[in-house]
Amino acid sequence: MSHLESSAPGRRERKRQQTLDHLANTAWTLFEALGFDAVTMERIAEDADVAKGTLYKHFPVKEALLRHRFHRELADALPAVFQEIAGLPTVETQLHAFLARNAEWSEQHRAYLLPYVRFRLSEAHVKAVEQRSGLDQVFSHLIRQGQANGEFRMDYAPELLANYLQFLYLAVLLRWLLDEGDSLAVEFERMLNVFLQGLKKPE
Amino acid sequence: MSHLESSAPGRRERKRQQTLDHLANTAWTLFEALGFDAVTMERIAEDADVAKGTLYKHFPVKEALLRHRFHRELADALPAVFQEIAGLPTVETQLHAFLARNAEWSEQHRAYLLPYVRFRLSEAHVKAVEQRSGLDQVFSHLIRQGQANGEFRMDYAPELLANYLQFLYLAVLLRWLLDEGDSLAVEFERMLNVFLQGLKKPE
DNA sequence: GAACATTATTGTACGACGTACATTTTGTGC
DNA sequence: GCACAAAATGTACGTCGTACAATAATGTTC
Repeated sequence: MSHLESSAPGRRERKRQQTLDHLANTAWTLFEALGFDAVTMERIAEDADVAKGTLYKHFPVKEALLRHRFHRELADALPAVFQEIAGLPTVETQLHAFLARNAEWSEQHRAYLLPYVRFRLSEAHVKAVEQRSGLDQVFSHLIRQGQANGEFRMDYAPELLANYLQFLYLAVLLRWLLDEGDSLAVEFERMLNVFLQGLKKPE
Repeated sequence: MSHLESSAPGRRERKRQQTLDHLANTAWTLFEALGFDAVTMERIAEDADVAKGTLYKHFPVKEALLRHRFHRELADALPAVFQEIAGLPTVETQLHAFLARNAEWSEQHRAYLLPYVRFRLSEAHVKAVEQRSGLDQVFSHLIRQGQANGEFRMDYAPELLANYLQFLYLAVLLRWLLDEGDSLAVEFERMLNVFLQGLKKPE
């Protein structure tokens, strides 16, 4: 029994991942065809040809199927984005660039974001690292870098500041989803501006 | 038919308010006795001696019963709080004092805040003024005052800034509800500090 | 590789929760 | 008072998620 799960996934774990992907893909197809709300868990199970209980075991709620897909998308896209912003001179500009990319992505997934965001807020009680949103980790990383740089104030933990930024991000996103005023990218700029005025060291 | 509903409430509206209070009070008693989660809508209706459909008509979800009570509490407490903080010299200190008061209140209602906050986030799509949280309006008011004062930057609308502050408030509150680290008041101080460094004009 | 232990999947049946609707009661305007 | 509108009642129903016992698949030990 190896304690390094990554080195010995075993067939069971492989099949699990396979089933997860299969379920999420089946669900996604249905979402795109019928709209998120119109799709029922029973229908997903039926189309995926598994028992209802099996689907519920892997994905206790419909939104978890979205998470599975989005996390995979994020994991696939992140390296390229990081490479893209790595060349920028300051963490401030990196944050702006990152949010600009995020705005594009959000516009493409607009239809799913409202239920998804609510779901993520509802499961905030899960503190497990792998459950933390990708955003949280990206923000933590960049802010820590900015602190090491001397760009940002050092008197707060980067995790705390990242948490603040994440909720400011949510504020903007929800406003955009509901009111649909200016472009999301512009709203992110505004928010970052306000946040950074406090985050940046006074010179 | 008067178009001023406040001038001609009518018996119907009076009874409605009466029923609302009765339902919310009955529910509150049950919540305190059995815990929020353990109380069912059916039980509330039964104890209040109304049909299930009637309860659902006034309060589509259980959390709405909390909102009714909390809004009333807020409305009752606000005047005193405003009077208390009015004497403070700057809006910055007023914000600190207000959040300190809010921290006390939150600690007393801790058990209900998690479901309540989630509920409020879920109904964010309701843009009606009377639905906007009391906090939102308090923050707007204070920030507008701070802008008029010359304390705060003027390049953003107070409503937008209040929205940011509200989500930072939520960030702190949720962290406290889930992780239970330092005292809520301290966490509010920290958050306000970060927010104000950006909100305050550089001198 | 054979027997045992563990975990996952199936299918069904059940219970809780919210909704719909026809009926009755209550309030409003003439 | 009467006629109309609106709200409350109670029941019946449909949906959704869960529980459970039986079965299948995987992992482990010798």
